[in-house]
Amino acid sequence: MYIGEASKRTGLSIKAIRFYEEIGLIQNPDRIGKYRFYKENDIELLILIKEAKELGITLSQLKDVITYNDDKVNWSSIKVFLAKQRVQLLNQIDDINKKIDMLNKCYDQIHP
Amino acid sequence: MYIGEASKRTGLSIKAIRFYEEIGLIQNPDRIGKYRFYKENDIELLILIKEAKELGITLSQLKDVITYNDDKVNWSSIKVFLAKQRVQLLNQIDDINKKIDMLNKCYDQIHP
DNA sequence: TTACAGCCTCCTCCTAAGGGGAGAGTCAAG
DNA sequence: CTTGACTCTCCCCTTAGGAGGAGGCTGTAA
Repeated sequence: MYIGEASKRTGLSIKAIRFYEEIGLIQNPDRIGKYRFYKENDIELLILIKEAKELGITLSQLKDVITYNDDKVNWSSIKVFLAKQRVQLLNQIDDINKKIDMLNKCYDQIHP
Repeated sequence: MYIGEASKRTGLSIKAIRFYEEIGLIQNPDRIGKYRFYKENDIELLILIKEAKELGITLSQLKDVITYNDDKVNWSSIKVFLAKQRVQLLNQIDDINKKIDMLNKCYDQIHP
């Protein structure tokens, strides 16, 4: 499928998909004539990228973790990364709890 | 005191202090000659801004919440805001918990 | 053949929160 | 008088993740 359909299938904008290619996050797709042509494999990866973004994972983190063997995505290293990411999220909860403490102190210092 | 001392007193950079003035977050300080001159009031506000930033509050949020009566900072509206912000942080914890759920689902969908 | 949707590349712009540095003025001390 | 430490304004640059649009091909359906 061409990029317009890929965009609809994944919910990513056309601009975003081209951007991911530009920064090397996805491999250069095949071309039919001058048009980018995407296959199911490509769509799967784009959907993963979209979901990861919603989890707050940055593109540069993804770039480190999306690797290829013979042009095929190495999904197992992505699984490992997701497990680490879970720990990260738990740490973020701790950080927020610390902020709540700070905020309460800050609140009490303002006394008018 | 001049801006260099204000910077040391607050822990904010000189650039940051001038920037806050530029965006209207703080009022234009008095000048002695061409030099900005800060008083204790100004320092108090700058310290609040610094602490708020550490809590993840953005400058534009602060801009909405820092108001003046006769050139004096309206601290009570800041207190109200901090109370709301506490709720925000609690919501963020919920959001992160949702992300953890999403991440777990995502993890399970990758099965190699 | 022609209309028109879709695609191409390239360029500029945006937010957030300043940082770096140029070039110039100023102030006090030696 | 000069030196050194401060300060001033002005302008460009940064990261992240694209958005918007210009100008120009391409492909296909009537």
